[in-house]
Amino acid sequence: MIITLDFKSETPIYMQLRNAVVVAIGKGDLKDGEKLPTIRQLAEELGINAMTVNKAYAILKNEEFITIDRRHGATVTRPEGGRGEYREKLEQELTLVISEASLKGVGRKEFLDTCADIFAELAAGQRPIAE
Amino acid sequence: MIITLDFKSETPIYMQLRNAVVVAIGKGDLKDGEKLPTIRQLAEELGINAMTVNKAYAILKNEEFITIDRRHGATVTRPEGGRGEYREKLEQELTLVISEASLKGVGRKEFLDTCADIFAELAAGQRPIAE
DNA sequence: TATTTGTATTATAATATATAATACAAATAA
DNA sequence: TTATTTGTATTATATATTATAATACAAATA
Repeated sequence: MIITLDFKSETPIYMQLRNAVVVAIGKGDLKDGEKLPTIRQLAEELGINAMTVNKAYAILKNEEFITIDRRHGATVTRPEGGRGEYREKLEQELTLVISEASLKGVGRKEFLDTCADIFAELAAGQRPIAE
Repeated sequence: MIITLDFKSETPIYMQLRNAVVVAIGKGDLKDGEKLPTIRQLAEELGINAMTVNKAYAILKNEEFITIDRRHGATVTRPEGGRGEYREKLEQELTLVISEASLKGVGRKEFLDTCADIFAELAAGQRPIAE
């Protein structure tokens, strides 16, 4: 798993790691059922403390993006519940992002096209690549 | 200006305030050229420290969402530059949001429709209301 | 039995956040 | 002029967050 951390960022490391895993699943770099590295392995690989990785894993587990079994480590899963709460959070988040975008000169069409492009990019990663 | 803060939130107060102003401009509750309350006024109104308001204003000023003139206070403005850097930031942000949405079961069509709805809602606030 | 796992605890340090009390020059109003 | 208000800056203090470090433990595995 290729994860790059920005130690100068104001985003905490554990949150960067959590975000990177979510995007990796979204992009298909991590498939459903696939195992993630153990906490200690990933900590060593990234050069950070194990408890920082643990915090990221705990969040992902709570969000149902992964399940954690002792000895088997963490496994990618499809979240089941909590769609209603998520929709509310999503709309608030999008209202902020779209307000910013509008003011920065990114109009409706450009924004929607960008979203569509990203969806296409993510969908491409979910399919096996034709060879 | 009606701003509600959540003191239990993990989002810092100064960032909540910054976000609220951006959304208020996006929604048209704050028009271009309109004056914001003075730092001390807003601090008292919200029951928070003046330096916390100052920090939010400083960020908004740096992002060109407002200009600050001594004595005239803060004024809403249209940001001019920095579109290229912003686009890059936007795409990273959207990749994360869309990854999350996909995994949470919010598909392409639902997502794009939601965005379109929010754009429509914001655009409505930019027009004078027919009476 | 020995090792590895996730998890938990405790301690420490650095940074971020928020408040408080001032102070200052510039602009405004009296 | 004088007095007030403005944004801005500084200093101090307290709390919370973040990250690391060193352990420890039960459960699972080899």
